[in-house]
Amino acid sequence: MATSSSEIHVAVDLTVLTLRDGALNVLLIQREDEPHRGAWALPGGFVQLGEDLDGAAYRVLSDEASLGSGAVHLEQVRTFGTPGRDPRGHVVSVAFMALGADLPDPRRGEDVADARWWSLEELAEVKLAFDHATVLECAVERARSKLEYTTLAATFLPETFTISQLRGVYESVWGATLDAGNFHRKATRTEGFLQELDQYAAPTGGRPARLYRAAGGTSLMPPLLRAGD
Amino acid sequence: MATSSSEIHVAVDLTVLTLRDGALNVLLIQREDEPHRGAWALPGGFVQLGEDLDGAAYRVLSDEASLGSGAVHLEQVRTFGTPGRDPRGHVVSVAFMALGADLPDPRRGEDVADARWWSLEELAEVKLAFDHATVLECAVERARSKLEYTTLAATFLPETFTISQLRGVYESVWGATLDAGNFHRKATRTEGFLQELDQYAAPTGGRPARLYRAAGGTSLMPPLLRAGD
DNA sequence: GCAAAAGTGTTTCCCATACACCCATGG
DNA sequence: CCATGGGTGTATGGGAAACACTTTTGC
Repeated sequence: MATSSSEIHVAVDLTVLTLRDGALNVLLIQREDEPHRGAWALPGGFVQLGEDLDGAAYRVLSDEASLGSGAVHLEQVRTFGTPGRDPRGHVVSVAFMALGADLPDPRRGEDVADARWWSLEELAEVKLAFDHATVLECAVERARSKLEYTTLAATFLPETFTISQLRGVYESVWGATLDAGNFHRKATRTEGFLQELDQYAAPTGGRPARLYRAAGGTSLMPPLLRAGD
Repeated sequence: MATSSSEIHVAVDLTVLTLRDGALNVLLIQREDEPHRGAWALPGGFVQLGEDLDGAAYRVLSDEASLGSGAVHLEQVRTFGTPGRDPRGHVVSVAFMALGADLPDPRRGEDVADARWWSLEELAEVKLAFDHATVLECAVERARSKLEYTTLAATFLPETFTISQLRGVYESVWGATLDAGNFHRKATRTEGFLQELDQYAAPTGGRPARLYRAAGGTSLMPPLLRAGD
């Protein structure tokens, strides 16, 4: 691995987000090696020669977090390259966010002392390695704002889901409460967002909810704006 | 400069945009060296060891385009790193967009055969070097969409400007026509967008227009949405 | 029947649009 | 006086917010 050298190194860092118990959770790994040994950090690693950036991100996801590329939405967020952000030398890191539906507890991967999910509140008390606090904040904000004008919310849910579950995603990610009736109308009327199925979810104490699947669309027009922002 | 090597190299590429004669223009340089010698390309260059990404972008702006950092808004767009995008080896390039007010004709910079502004229409007929067509498209789309929800439009204008000029920016960048009256209301009522001055522009055949200056705000709430999109 | 969740109807209000109209200048 | 662009007023319509109400299940 790179020690302080005369070359710039390229890395990827991943902010893996999922919903657990109605709260946004992020996957952190505990570093086994220096620098920042023992500290919690975003999963990441160096890009190999000839490797695609997305490819490197998927590899890290698999190696360090034991997550397959199956149901994960991967997207570039920003690139961080301030000299000094990594004590080993000049490391330029491409930050990704990865969103997935109810992702499993990670198994410990390579060069990783421990790995687990953290809710964003718990995270307030932890000091992350490198500049990962900034990277994470940037990714979370990107995820929050992308829910407004894209159909990304569905990536936090299983293949088929109810409108309530979808509303739950927005409420969890934005930390707000939305009117169930209005949300239902808006979600179902928005072209290209949802595909109605002829199936119903098992009732949870009330009338069974119709199931939907994500339709092909990616952009939400008109957007679902967060209130008082 | 880097020949095919066993290391990944990091570069920046700049999409410099300005308005000229009511049309969005982009700055291209004609390459003096291989690869793609003679082809038109976005200004760009390798990041030096210990150099900040923004710093590298400003350096390229100054070296290749003879543009100072004065009235230019610089912002990261995306990072391109597919192996093979540069025949010299594995080059990861951080794409920036730079927006400026009525930027001057560039003087030829280092390692540059020629440099000039191109309107986006002219550009349709040119084949750009590397993957710069993709990079440029990505930056232009980012600029277009950022006008909707940020106060970025003012960076295309001088220090003080009239509402009509501001409307002109939107019309040029979006290629649409906006209602003058409604635009005036919306722009002046939006909190944090404009600061009203007690000065008036020289009349251009009608009532003199009041001058405004960009206020501190960065985000536009509510956004100025492009129509039928 | 009652509670709970799903889904629809209804009212109200805001805001974007369209466009008429007045204002201030040069010729 | 007219032409031109700046700026305001006003009627209209569509959609968001608030909330009442109906539907469909389990207990």
